[in-house]
Amino acid sequence: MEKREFKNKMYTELAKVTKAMGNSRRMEIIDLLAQGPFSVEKIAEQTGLSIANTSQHLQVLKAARLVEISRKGNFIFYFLAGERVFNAWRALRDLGFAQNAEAGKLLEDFYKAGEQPDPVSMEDLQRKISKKEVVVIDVRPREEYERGHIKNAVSIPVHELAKRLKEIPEKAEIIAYCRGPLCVYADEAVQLLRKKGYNANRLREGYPDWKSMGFPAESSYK
Amino acid sequence: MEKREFKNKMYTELAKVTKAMGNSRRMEIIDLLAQGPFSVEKIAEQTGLSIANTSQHLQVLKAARLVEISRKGNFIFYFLAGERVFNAWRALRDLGFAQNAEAGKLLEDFYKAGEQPDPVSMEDLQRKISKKEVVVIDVRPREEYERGHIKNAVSIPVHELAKRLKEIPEKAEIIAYCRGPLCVYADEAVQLLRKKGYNANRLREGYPDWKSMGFPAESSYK
DNA sequence: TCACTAATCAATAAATAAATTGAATAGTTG
DNA sequence: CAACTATTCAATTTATTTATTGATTAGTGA
Repeated sequence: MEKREFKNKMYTELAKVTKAMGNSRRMEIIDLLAQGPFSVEKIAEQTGLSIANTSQHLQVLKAARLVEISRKGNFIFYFLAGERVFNAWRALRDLGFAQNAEAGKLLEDFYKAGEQPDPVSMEDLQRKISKKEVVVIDVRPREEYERGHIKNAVSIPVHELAKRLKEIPEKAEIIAYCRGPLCVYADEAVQLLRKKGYNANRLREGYPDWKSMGFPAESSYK
Repeated sequence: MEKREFKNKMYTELAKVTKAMGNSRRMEIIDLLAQGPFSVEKIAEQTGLSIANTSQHLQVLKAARLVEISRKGNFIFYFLAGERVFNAWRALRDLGFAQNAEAGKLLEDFYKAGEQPDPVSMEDLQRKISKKEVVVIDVRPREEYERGHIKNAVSIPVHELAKRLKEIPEKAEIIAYCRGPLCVYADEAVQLLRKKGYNANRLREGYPDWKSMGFPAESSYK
């Protein structure tokens, strides 16, 4: 094969994978699937898309081998095809935050709207944990917590938080986390906790980032 | 701003950056610009595109803030807007090699066509260098070598190689490298060297990967 | 086996992207 | 300032992508 032909073919193949990621709906799906497997129905519900549209986007991701499926009863569960998929998503996400002024501003504005100080970084949280200075709460749905969570974190899904405030020590510093930097559960939790007088803050990133960086994690399953 | 609205806007902004990368021509341009600044003319020449087409692709990359420009005399030089751009390109490239069977096969076939054993990894090369077991040659155009190269590598642009064989010690192991895993200069060099009886092989990755991984590099400029 | 359910497919309309051509522009140099 | 040069722009054609609608399929469980 000639040099130019090789290059054309190769870059075309690489672009196929990138194109499959290069759509706002599919980026949101990938971000969601970083938590673990979800059925088409759940994905549609979480993203606000129609079932048919969700299915078509999933076909695109599957054709690009970015996701795989497994059937359980009547449902088909989709999940990311490997760690590289999350790594690429994260590289693109961080590139977006850094290069795209609009994206960076959206994020800052959103954090500011909750009148929060800057979210804590993963390194900060790790330091706080090793000094036993904090209580870490996982505000994602219980199922996602059970699949994997930050070591010693407590599961309090965000919609249960108001009823379970008594479980939270009043003097401790509270760090809430959820799915990722774009997940708003942690913001909602922090807002409520601060209104009740707690010293609360969010982790900037989410569980998949924590795990991917090699920080201590654990799962409820064997 | 409402939760859904925030997410829609945010993923749309992130997708813009990804879409800008998600095109075979623009991926090739980014791969090229990882070597340093190039004029529009040079980029067109290297990629085989028309000037106008090249310019339009560069406008897309510039609008997405993936590249920046600087003027020198009559020429406008384009360069990558930061290390994150290369990181994202690398993540996508490696994702492609791993997930896209066609891309993986193209690459393997291309290496095999030169009847080479497996290319050496960056870690392998680093070990060989520290044991002083190898002669490392940089077969890119001289200008790219001067901007930055693997420490102690010798510059022998691939088209000069045939005339400069006498400079290469016959008993040493030779490792040639160029721009990246898709750059074929190193393959051409290895093919020629092996035909002449040398023990030669290529580095799988290229100089930008080497530098990005923090391995020892140096530049001819101050 | 038959009804049921989750998911996919097919067809369409609307929107967006790519390459080509030729004209226009902004700087530079004599 | 005028000629020149590298690059960009504008207009066009062709191709690709997206969301919607409604029909269809594959598998489950009574």
